[in-house]
Amino acid sequence: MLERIRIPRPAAKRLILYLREIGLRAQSGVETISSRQLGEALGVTDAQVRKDLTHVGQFGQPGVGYSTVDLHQKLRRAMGTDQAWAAVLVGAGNIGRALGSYGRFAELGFRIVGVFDSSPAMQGKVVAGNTVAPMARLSEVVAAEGARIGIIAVPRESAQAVADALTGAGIQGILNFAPCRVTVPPAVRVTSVDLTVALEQLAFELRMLDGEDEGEA
Amino acid sequence: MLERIRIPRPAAKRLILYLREIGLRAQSGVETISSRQLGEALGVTDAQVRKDLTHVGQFGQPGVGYSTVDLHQKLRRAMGTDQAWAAVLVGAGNIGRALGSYGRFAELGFRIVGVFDSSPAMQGKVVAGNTVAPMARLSEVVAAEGARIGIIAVPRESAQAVADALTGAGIQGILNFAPCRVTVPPAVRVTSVDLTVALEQLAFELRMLDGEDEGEA
DNA sequence: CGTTGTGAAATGATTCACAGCT
DNA sequence: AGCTGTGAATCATTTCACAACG
Repeated sequence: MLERIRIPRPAAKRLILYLREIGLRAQSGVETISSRQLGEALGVTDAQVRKDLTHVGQFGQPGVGYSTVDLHQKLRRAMGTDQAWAAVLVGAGNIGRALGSYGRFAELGFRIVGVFDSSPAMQGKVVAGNTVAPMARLSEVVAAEGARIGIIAVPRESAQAVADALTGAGIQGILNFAPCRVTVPPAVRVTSVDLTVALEQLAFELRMLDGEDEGEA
Repeated sequence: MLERIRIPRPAAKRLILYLREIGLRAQSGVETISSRQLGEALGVTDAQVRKDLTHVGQFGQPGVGYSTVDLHQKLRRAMGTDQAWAAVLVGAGNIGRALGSYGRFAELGFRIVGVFDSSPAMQGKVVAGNTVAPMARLSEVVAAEGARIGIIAVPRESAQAVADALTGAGIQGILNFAPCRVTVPPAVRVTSVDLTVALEQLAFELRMLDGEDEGEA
C-alpha cells in the first residue's frame, strides 16, 4: 500500500545538496532547471541526478526540466526540512559556542532550545540565546520543549556519557562532533561530524599524490 | 614494479578510524588486537577490517591478531600522519576561531602557520597563536612556511574566492567548512565538512523513522 | 583452537542508452 | 529539438567461507 521506498544513503546525501542548490536558484528567480544543469553545479552526472530524484517522486517535464519552486517544495517535504526541529546542545566549549552562534541553524529549521555543560564554571553563561544549564536539567528541558535532536560538542572522553544522557532523556537523533563513535539504542540515529577524520583524509590524499610521481627519487 | 595500489575511498576512511582506535589501545598497554575486537569497537565486521588492512600491507599473526604498536606505526606511515603538515586558516569568524583553538590539530601533526581574514576589523587580533593578516599576504606566508593545506572557514558567498586565492598561492589540499562546493584545478584535493548537510541528514533519517510506523494513523 | 588473508559470491551504486513525452 | 524516466549493463564494495597458519 504505502510506497515507502528506501532511499540509498548516497542518494539521500545528494538530495540534500540538490535541495540547497535548487533553493538558491528558486530564490534568484530561475523557473526551471535541467538535470544536466543541476548536476554540473554540484559535480554529478545528469543521469545520477535523475535517478536520485526518482527515489522521491517524479516531477519534471520532458523537454523542459524541473520547475524549481515545485521541486524545492517536494524535496523539502521529502527530506524533512519543511518542519521545525527542536535541538539541545551539550557542551559550551569552543565547538559548542561556535555552533551556538552559527546563524544558519535557524534558517534550516533547527532551533536550539537548551544548552548544557557539566562544568560549574560555565553555568549561567549565555550561549545561543540560552543560559547554560547543568546536565541534571537535561531530561526536563527535552520533555518540556519537545526536543528530538541532541548535539554532542564535548571532548571524546565524555561523549559516550553524554550520548547515554541524551538517549535517556528521550532524544531520537544525535549529531556527534566528538572524534569517536558513540553507541546508542538501535532506535536512535547518530550522524557524526569528525574534523579529525576529515583532516586525515586530506593528508592521506596528499600523501597518495606524492607517492604517485615520487615513485623513485 | 611499484605496487602502488589504489585504496578505495570507503576503506581509506575506515583505516583512519582504525588508526585512531589502535593508537588508544597501544597507549593503554594492549599488545595485540584481533580484527573482531577492532571491528566491534568501531561498528564494522571483522572481515571488513581484514580486507581493509590488506590494502596497506599484511601484518598480523594467524591465531593471535595484530600487534598494536606495529600496526599503529605502519598505519601512520601509510596514512601520512607520521609527517607534519603546515596549514593556513582563512576566516577568523566563529568557526575559524573555534578551529584555531581546537587543541587536537597539533596532536595530529597539523600546525597552523597563518590566519587570514579580509575584514579590516579582524586585522591584528590573535587566533591560534597567529596574528590575523590580510588576504594580500597569503601567498607570501604559504611560500615562506611551506604550507600545503588551506582551511576555508568563511561564509558561503566568499568560499569560492578564497579557494581561488588558496590554489593561486600554491596550496595543494583544502579543508572546506563552507556549505557549498568549491571548484579547483584537478591537482588540488578538497575535503568538505558540511554542518548543514549533516544536520539535514539527521532530520531526514528521523523523518524516515516517523514515516515507517506512522504509515496509517 | 582462534585468527589471518583471500578468492568467489552477493550486494549495492553508478553509468549507459534509449523509448517516450512536450 | 531537448529532456525525462528507467531497464540493462557496468563497476565498486561488502560479505561469505575456507584453506593455511601459529
